[in-house]
Amino acid sequence: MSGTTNSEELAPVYDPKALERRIYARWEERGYFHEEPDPARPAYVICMPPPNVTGRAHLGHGSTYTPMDVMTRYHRMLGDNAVWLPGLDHAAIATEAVLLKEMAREGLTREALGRPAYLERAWAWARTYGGTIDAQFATLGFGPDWARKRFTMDDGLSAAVRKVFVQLYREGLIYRGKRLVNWDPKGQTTVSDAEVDHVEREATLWHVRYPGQDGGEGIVVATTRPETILADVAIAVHPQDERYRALIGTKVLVPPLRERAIPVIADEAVDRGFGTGAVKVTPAHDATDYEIGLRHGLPAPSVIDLQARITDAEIGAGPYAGLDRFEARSRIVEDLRVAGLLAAQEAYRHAVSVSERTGDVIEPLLSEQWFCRMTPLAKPALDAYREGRLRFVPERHGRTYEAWLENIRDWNVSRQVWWGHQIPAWYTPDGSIVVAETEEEARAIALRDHGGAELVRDTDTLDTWFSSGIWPFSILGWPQHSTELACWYPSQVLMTGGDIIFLWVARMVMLGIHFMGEVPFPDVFVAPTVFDAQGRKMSKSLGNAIDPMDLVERYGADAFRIGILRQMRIESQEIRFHESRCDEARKFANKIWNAVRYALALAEGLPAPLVLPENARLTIADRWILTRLHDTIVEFSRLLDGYDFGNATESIVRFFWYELCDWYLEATKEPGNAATRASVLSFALNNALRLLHPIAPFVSEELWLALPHDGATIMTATWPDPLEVPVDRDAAALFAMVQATVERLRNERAENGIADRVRAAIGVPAGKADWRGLADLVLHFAWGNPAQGDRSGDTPAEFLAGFAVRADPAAHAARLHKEAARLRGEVARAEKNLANPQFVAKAAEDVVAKEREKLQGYRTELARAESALAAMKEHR
RNA sequence: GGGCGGUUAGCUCAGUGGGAGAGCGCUUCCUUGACACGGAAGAGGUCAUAAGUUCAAUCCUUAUACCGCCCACCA
Repeated sequence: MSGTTNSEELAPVYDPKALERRIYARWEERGYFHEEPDPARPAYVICMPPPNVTGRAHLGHGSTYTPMDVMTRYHRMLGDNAVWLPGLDHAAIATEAVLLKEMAREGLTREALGRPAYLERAWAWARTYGGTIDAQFATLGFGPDWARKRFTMDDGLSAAVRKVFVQLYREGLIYRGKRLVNWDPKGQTTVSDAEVDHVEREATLWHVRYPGQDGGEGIVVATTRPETILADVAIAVHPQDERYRALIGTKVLVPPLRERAIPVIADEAVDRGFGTGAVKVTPAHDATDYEIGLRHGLPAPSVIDLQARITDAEIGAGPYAGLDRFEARSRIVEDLRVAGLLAAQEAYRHAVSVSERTGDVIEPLLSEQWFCRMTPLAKPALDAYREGRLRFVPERHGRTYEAWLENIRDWNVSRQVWWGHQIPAWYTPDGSIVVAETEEEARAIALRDHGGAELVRDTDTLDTWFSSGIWPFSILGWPQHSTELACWYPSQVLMTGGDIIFLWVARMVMLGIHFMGEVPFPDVFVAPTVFDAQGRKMSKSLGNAIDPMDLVERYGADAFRIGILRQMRIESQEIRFHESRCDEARKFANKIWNAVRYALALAEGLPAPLVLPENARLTIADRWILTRLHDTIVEFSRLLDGYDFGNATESIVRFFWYELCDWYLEATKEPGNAATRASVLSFALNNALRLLHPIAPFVSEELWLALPHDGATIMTATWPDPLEVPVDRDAAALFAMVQATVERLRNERAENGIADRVRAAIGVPAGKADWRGLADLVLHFAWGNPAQGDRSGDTPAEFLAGFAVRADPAAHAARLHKEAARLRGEVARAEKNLANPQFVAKAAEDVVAKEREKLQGYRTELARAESALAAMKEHR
């Protein structure tokens, strides 16, 4: 634990590649990521959103997973029982798509292979590719407790899924029924409402005439889906629509076949203003129509099958049977035209339902499926939000969460894919349903209730989001009463992208409250979506996708992390990702690398870690940087607590680079500051590196170990405590004055083109010996022939104001004129304000006082500038 | 159709009811005991537009325009 200084010298140039791999291996080897539940300490738990088994690291992980790593590392250093729980999702539809494609190349189908062989193959595939993303995460420096990694299809998690299903079924919250569902023909499965995208597309609105059965004109309806005409069971008009009142109750013939007659009915759901004001009713293929059908007791024949082809299995489809839905559409339109039944057609832009996963156009179909009743589950989830037990950052996501839950509909949970949790439901020969956690239990129930143990299992699997919905407790061993479950449920925050608030977050809240009695996390942090620099979505097809692994290769993981964190704005819904930010971050790492090299090379050597000289010996510069360190610790911690990663990163970079390096480190080169510099510099660097560690874990570790330090790794070093950093506001203000003076002198020097480096001695007024340090500091920073000035004054400010650069008089005068003009403007503004009785009467007292002070200051400065100008004239 | 966010320097974005900021880019200068992957100085903005509230508006309110996100069963 002694202050061992690394004897090896750091290389002059920071090379992340060499050190990141080595450091990560050591962390893992020594088990630093691992944590055991400890009720004695505050828990800090983050459940990692399990990436898909098919997944690869992408920039989205940068904005959602980096913050999780940051927060876990931060809280570990705070001394919390901090753990980041990793996992992997079986991603049913995505994985099955990959597998089927792979099998197709071998001429294989799922059915030909059979379920057991297929699942074996799927497992083998999952085992082979499931670890890829973990290695990528490690490359990014992510440190979850790998030993606790869970897969949604693990035995334990699968048992939990079955238990949840069975319990919900027995509580009447899961049921089986024939409903209109979203059928994805390409994926050959149903998908939930939340997995359907609405995409605006150009389409055609056809006006189709349905001739009257009595030989009359009949009625014209507008439709975008002529192929479903075949399954029409009625024409609906608004009950108050005068145009059609006479037709209500009559019958019209379904074109183009004209083999069936259907009634004209009245329903309030019809919008008189749209199209012709008459709508065809096709209950089996449209949600609105389904509702109308229910209200009027209409039949609901299907005319489209699971392959999205026209079928005559339930109703006559004439020559169209067997055609693909889109082919049937054009054929029917053509036949209508020929028959003179196409009254009109117009271009029409509308939203088409598309499967989020496969992109295929969703076919609403009537189908026997499993559903989860949502209203009873949504109520407590809404209450949790409204009562503040669940909070969103940024808050606006809470309002969309609320709106979604208020209008939630039952969740179709069964899928027709094979890769997933097979629904624990069995059917007796007479069709009775038996739901049980195991087959044995199911047989026992069947024997008891149905007089026989002959059972056939439901072939469907559960929606992937069903198993991830119970993730926060299933991974902790539920339903077993584990120590992990006791200590680590609920977790502290869920961090994710906005795209899965409904799919995942809301369901975790509902199921977490239902099964565990409390919300799974009090905070939900929603990261912005990452776009390219032009604001376009990153996609392979656009060719604008950036592989984070490439960025790590070029800039290092730390630079990637800093680069993306720095672009995160808490209220922003997007990040326009600029790779240049990673390059800057690499330069930043190089900068602090060299700052540490400088410290290590100090002739006097560095003392034991975190030991400061006695207070009286501290210089102005020391006091300033320590005060700034104190403030940075407070600010940085506060920003992290508020998930404001952009500003947090900004603040630590600013401190490190623009204050510690540009000013303090330079100040230590001034001889008057040499006595205390080693310990103060070591102290400041040590603290700043610890602040930096959560966001740039590798370089902070390497440099911290190179400096005097306590402990084996920065990962478990304590978080900087502002109370241990001495603060001296007066000294800090004095140093700020020195900075302002230096900046003024540098400006004068640059504008006068003075490049020579004459270091002048400067006198200090009698009795002001303690100003010697200020003068020396100014000279050190701004040496460039400072000679003029009165070198007097009663205050440091006046003394410093006397510094000037010996310059070309004309240039100096021009500068003074410019300065005087600016000051006159400020004086006028302040005077006008103060002369306004309304201002003095109504503005806050401190504002008025401050305004007077400012005015005073401006007047003093102006007077000085004017007298300087006058002096110049006299001089001539 | 409903809801929400954004509009500040060439670019990406902070910020505040009272003296417009950062980084990058640009111009100029500088190898000074860590760093040229560096240091210094500078130019550049009527804070989208209009009205209102206020002693005072880039900031609060309303409207408009443009950009974007989410939700939605008008066929």
